Amino acid sequence: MTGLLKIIIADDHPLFRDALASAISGLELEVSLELAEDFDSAMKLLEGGSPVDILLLDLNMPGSKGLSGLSHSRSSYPAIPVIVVSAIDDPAVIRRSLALGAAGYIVKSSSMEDIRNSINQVLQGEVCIPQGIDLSGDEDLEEVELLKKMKSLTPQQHRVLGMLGEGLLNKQIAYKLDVSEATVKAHVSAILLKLSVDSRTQAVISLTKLSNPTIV
Amino acid sequence: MTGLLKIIIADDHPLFRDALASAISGLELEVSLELAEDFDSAMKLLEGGSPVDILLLDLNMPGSKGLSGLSHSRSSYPAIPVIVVSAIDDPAVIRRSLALGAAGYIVKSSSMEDIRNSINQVLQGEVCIPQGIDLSGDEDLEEVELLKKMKSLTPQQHRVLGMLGEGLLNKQIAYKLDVSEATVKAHVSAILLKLSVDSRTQAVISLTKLSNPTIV
DNA sequence: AAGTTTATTAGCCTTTAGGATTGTTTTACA
DNA sequence: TGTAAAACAATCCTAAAGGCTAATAAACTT
Repeated sequence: MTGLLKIIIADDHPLFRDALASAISGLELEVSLELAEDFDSAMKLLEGGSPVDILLLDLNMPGSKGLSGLSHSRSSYPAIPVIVVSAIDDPAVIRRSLALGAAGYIVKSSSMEDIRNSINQVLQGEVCIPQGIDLSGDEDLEEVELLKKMKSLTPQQHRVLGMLGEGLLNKQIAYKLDVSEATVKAHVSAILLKLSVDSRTQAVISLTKLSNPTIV
Repeated sequence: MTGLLKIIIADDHPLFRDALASAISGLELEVSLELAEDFDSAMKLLEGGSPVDILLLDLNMPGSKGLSGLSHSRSSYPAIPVIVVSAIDDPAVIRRSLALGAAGYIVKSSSMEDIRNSINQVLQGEVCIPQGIDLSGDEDLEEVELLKKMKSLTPQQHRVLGMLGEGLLNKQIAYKLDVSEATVKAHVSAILLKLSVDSRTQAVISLTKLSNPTIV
């Protein structure tokens, strides 16, 4: 089991994807690396059957705005540890990520050394958080409620919500998911119900509230 | 002219509104202070006729998401200097604010002393920016384009866009603005055209892109 | 084995959105 | 004061959205 580790990097920025890859190459471990530049590709890699040891997931990629991708990954593959990788160092975002089940968080300003340490931590079952970040702080009740609602979405509903966040029409979502428009409507209705809103626009607003640092 | 200064504080957080007010009281100047806790009230104070020397404008208030309020104020009252007040210290946001014509930017973590200095600077016709913030950095072409589009909106269109950003229906917007739904539709159509999008949801997505730090 | 959740599709209905056009009334500005 | 822009409004039309009910099937749970 300690032989070959499988690590997936999902990041749409080529530069940073490579930086992560080379950081991992620096580990004294045998690693099978797989890269994805959009969320769907990453999910397909997860489906592959063979156990994945770590998914390094960028917060903002095509197909996944904000924390919805993390949420989706966690609900579809709860066994796979996800380390969120992002330029955002807002404690609130980090807290939300951990609340959604992330195994760790790496800010993009980290050094190679820090990144390697973080990955090692997670491989040993620990949770890694960026250094020098104070995670305590006032929990926003409204935010917690919203998180609960998001977590109650089914995987497919997460995907649909993500596409709503891209401004797609039901018809376009149906095409992308290869289902009928009626199905998409059913999903959207379910999403609106679960998020306690009454239009797709409001659902998108909720989504962006979660994925962005709180604006005070 | 150097007698009585008129300063308007627009911030929906009572605590910070008071903090700003007391910071201004600390200036050795005769100041007429007026307070507003939502964007519409602030605009009404501007209409008052008597010249306003400074508007201290919070970035996120009821009735104005992100930079739309600033944009609106600038287009309606180009002569009134606006200092943006926000918790956000992202250089990109500061750059956008200045690009939209802000006379300065104050981060909410500033000391009383810094705030007073900033206000004095603007009163002398200078532009104030937070200390220790590097404003250089890569200009995002897409971002600049979006800014141009936003600036091309008329004041009323700005208001409507802001309400779209709250997830309101045309009917609700019509009620709030006391116009007919047909008029709101006309405004929405004009907004979609100017922003080069084809649904209100996409317009809201564009709006949030501007008001939030770039997610990398 | 029975029940639950999820995903899928369909049809029907109402409301909302949004384009296109035309027109009137303010408002701003030279 | 003439001109232009902006705001407001109405009408007609099509498309999209969303609620509701109902049914089927696979996957998971107990």
